[in-house]
Amino acid sequence: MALKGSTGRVTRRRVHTRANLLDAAFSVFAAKGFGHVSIEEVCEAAGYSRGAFYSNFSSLDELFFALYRERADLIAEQVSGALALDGPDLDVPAAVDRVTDVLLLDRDWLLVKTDFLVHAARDPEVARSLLEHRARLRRAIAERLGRARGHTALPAVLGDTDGAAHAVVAAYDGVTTQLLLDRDLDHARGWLKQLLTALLTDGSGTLDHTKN
Amino acid sequence: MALKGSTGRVTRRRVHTRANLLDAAFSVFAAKGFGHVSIEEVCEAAGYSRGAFYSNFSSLDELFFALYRERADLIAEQVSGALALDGPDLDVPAAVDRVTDVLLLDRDWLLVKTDFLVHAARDPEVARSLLEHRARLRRAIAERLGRARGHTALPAVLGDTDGAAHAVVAAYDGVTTQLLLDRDLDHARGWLKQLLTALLTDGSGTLDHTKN
DNA sequence: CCCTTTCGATACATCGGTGTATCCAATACA
DNA sequence: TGTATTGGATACACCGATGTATCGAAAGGG
Repeated sequence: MALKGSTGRVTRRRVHTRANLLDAAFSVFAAKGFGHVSIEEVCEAAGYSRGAFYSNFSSLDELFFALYRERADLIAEQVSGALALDGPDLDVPAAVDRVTDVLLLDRDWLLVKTDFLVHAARDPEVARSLLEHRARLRRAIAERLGRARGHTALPAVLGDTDGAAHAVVAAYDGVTTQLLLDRDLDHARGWLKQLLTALLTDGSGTLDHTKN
Repeated sequence: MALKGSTGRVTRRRVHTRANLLDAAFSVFAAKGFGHVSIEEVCEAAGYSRGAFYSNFSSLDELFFALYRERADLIAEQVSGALALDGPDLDVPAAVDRVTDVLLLDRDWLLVKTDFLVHAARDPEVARSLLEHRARLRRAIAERLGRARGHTALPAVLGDTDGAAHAVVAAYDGVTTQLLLDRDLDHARGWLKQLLTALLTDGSGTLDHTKN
């Protein structure tokens, strides 16, 4: 029973161990999956005792949530960065390349992310939070896609930029699923690229799917 | 320690309780998620004691696998059926309607399915099995789509029918993810329909995405 | 209808994880 | 540098779940 009372006099070792716990937890969660992980395992992996844990978190769920939030924000930042790289106008194919590279980088992250999805699917509160996060990302994409209209016209089938953003996210989720199973990162990346370019530019480039 | 020795003299009560255990397990898994479920919970839900469990399965994993396989085969059958409904030729829009109805019916199934995905993602053996299952489904779709060529020409961007089948599965996976979070079945179904028709017919129909 | 085999319930020993309470050490601030 | 305060380790009591061994009951075969 602690968790840094409202009046925090000190902190420095604390943030350090908290970070260590989060890092260790990430590895452990990725390896075993949330739900097959005990507090003790996390502590052991981090080199702390359970006392340290309870001093920083009140439950595994809390830690899991914090962990997800941290990493998700980081990724979102990277994506936004990749989207903003060219000037005021957007070069769609180039942006697709950059975003794709960022998105599919880390298998461990995909595992944790999916664990979190499945967790959120059963907890409306968490689901809300995750939905908002996804909505923010979609808005960023849509806003960015808006600046490309005129140059590279979006195919009409997708509706407005918001519809396109929706489709982009769906494509990403779909590719993620396959990647989790076949572990073929290069293939997934290539495929996502083609899928996105196919969705966002008007019909050029053929899909390669030679796998499984 | 039993599990029906190689020489099975009898069975009838057995199949019954086994089925009951599987059914109960389905509910429990859907509600809590594999990994947060104990053997006892399953037994209690089914109205049996742990003795019955160990007489039919040797571990929770085994039961989970059996459960998944059972339901997945059932769904695959339904999909195949929906695809085969019209004559030798395929009416794409109609087929999309039917398949969409079948696929997104049961939220509980989506939950269990995703749990299984996440489980498979960490176990190469299970992953192989799941990949094969997906490949079979894709082949059925591709084969069926082949019979539509000429009538409704597939957009070139998707490549051959196999590429199209890949895209169909990805779209389904993507929509599933969103549905798990927002629980809006009607919306998901409509969206999947539009997404699929957009993918499989040459540009008509606009995407509606007014949600979250 | 009896008798053999199988199924499933009960009882038991055990283990691993949880949460709390207590204590020592490290650290900020004067 | 001294000291008040916080952070984390250790020890403890407590389940809850696991797996096994044993036993009674049900069901199929003759």
